[in-house]
Amino acid sequence: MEKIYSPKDIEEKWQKIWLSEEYYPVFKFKNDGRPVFVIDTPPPFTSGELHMGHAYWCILNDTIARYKRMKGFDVLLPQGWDSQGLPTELKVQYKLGIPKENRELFRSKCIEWTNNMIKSMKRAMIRIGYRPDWEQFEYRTMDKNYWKAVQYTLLIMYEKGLIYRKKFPVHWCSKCGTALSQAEVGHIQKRGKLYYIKFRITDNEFIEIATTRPELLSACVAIAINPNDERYKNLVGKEVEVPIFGNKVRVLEDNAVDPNFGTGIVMICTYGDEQDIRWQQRYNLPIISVIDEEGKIINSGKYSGMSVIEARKEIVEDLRKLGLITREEEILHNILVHIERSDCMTPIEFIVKDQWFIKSKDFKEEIIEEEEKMNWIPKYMKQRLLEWINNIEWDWVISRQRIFGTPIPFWYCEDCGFIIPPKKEQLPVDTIKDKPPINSCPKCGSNKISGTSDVCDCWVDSSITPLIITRFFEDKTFFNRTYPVDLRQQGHDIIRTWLYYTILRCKIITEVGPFKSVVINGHILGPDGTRMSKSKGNVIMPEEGIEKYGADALRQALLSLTLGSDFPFKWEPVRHGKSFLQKIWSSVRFASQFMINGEKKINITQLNDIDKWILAKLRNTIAIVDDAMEKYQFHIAVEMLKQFYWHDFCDQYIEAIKPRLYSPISQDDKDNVEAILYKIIWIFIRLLNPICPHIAEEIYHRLFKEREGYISINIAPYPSLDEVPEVDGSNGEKLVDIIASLRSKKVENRMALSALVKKAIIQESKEVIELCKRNEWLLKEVLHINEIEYKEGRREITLIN
RNA sequence: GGGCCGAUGGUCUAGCCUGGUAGGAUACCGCCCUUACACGGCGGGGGUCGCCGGUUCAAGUCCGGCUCGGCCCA
Repeated sequence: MEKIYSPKDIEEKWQKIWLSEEYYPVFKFKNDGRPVFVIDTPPPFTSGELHMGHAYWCILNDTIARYKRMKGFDVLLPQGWDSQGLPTELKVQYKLGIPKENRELFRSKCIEWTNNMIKSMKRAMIRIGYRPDWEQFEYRTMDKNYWKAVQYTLLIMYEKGLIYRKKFPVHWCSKCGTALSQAEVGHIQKRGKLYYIKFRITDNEFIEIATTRPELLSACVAIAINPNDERYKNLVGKEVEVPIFGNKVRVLEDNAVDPNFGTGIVMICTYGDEQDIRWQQRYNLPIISVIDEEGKIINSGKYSGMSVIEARKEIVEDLRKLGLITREEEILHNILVHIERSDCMTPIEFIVKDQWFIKSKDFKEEIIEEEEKMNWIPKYMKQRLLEWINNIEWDWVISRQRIFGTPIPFWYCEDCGFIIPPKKEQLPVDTIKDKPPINSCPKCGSNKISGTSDVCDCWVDSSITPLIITRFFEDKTFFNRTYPVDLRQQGHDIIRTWLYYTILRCKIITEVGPFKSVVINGHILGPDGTRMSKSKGNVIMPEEGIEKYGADALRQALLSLTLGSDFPFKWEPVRHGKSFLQKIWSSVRFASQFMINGEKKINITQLNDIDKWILAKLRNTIAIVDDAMEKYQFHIAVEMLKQFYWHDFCDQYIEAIKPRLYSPISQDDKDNVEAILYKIIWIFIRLLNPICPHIAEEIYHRLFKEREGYISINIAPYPSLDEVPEVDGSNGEKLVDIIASLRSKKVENRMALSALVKKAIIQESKEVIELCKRNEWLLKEVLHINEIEYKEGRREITLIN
């Protein structure tokens, strides 16, 4: 064996072999009757880059899968790609310069782009040792058969009366010309002006409202105050006149009004922000649209046609002339902008459009029931879903005004709004070019049937992954064997989206919740403790370190984190992980010269105190590591393995047996030591395999395969307690303690550990002295001592040169 | 504004559920290239466990309040 362990060469070799046809059965979901273990893995968005967060969950899933395989389960580890979304459209539109007008060309370019992104992400996934069942269970949400599945679930929901269409405000980016989901918008702090504007009650009575958006004056549909605000009690129910435009609006009271902001009186416009939407719905207020898709003012007299900014300037100027502005204040406020996966940063407007909905509000009780049934790891994460479900205010808007997405599979009657579904056999459909199954509306007889160019929100695609991987749509027998899936693994940031929507969809469609357990992992933050982002320049990509330290080192480091908590990423623990790999390698290199042809069976009657000690430790290690793995407490498993192997086995045991190997007392004793070495290393690399599969596989093939016979360590059984004799290690523990004290004493006396000691005086209890006498040969050999003298009393050690 | 998490030697963190002399990693310092490994070994210094109060014989751990940081949501 080479002196230096080179992770790069060895890891890349195994990654290639694991993907070969010969090794495929090791990782294949065979459906051969063994107990199954199914993991629903996150389909990452196909950005083309595999960041540390992706790497983290790949490692988690891969580790769980390798562990469960060794435990005898038929493991189904799928991997999908969330491939349809705005960022791709923007890339194709601007980087490739493909116009959106030609939908077919645009889509095909998006697909081409996405396939390239998948290629590079997949390469990076493989490079961290991730080995899902690509052959049978790789899926892409842009594939036609995936479309078919998504559309079929919508058809089922339509048949249950859960799909409807109505006008609704959407987050709109006027620069990108598209609707956005909530996930794509965010607040940023910006300087702005707060204007205090007078509204007339009677000829000489006015109230003052404060607003940052005077350009929405023409869309003002009500005025609101806080019910506990004594100043304005008398206003409730009165009508006031909107300046310039002259329409009369009511005064409402609502708890959401902040009495301390501005004057404590707020104007409700359709729509300035999300709160306006809430108020409009709650009080059934009229809707006045004043901004169009290009960000221009409409329905506002002479201001129509101006941009938002121009209109604001003009209206403020006109209000000033009328003497209706009493104050202007500089403030810092949060404004909603297009922020996610793009550098657009354009302020969001709310634009009213026909949208498609799923009636999701009706299912609160059922989702809560499912959430209670699931095993949450860690437990407290449950709270986040519960909180979200209880706060849901409106139904799920599933339509997006985009191109690269799964088409909404319904037609509608232009005259009465009746929804016309496709026939199941027609799927997948694109209603903008495919013909509806009927020519006239069954409700009103109109023949104006229209398709829709709208596509589905990407969460509509990704919230059926448990149904895709269990083949709900194709194979009922397979489905019944694999659903509900055993485990969903995901980050805590998408509990409210991916997890919630998936439980909702799967529960409605199959009437059974999709998950038995859910493992929630935290975020990997930048080294400065804040979220990694390109603009902050604190992004760390996994490849940088894998080249240097190895995937096994990265896996160790990430698995030593507490599941669920966020962590600043640092390379130090990874470097430390590499040192452990080198330690393992060197120790195996040492052991290999002895155990390669040596005895395999331990003779229990010939064990000395130190042997018993290490075997007892080994037994304990198996129990703790197995239990930790079972409970997804990987940090405990990593810690325990390191403690046992590095400090107990290498530092103490190997040092203690060297004399018995180099100058044996008897052949039997040497055989026995070799058998113990074999046992410990063989068990250890199997315990290690789920965490560091490359080095484990390499050592297995070099030293164990010939005798153990498995094609890969991944199909060897996970170590069990029966493999290690149950012996009392307590005497050995005391002996190890004495050896450590003798070593310390040598160091204290500034002696090299290899230096000869003429005489050692050990003062100890009678019992320990007996133990030392029994093992005197060992003490002398390990510490290079000529003569040992004993005294009864409190522990004290003296060395004489 | 709400929810959740965190606050322990210079830095990172375990311990908290089930109170009883605060453990590890890293960095630093010292000694040592011991017939596997300097990508190593042995040892050392360094902490009033965020703040205030309560329960208790005893609180890092339980209870209440506060401050600061992070993530998510509004």
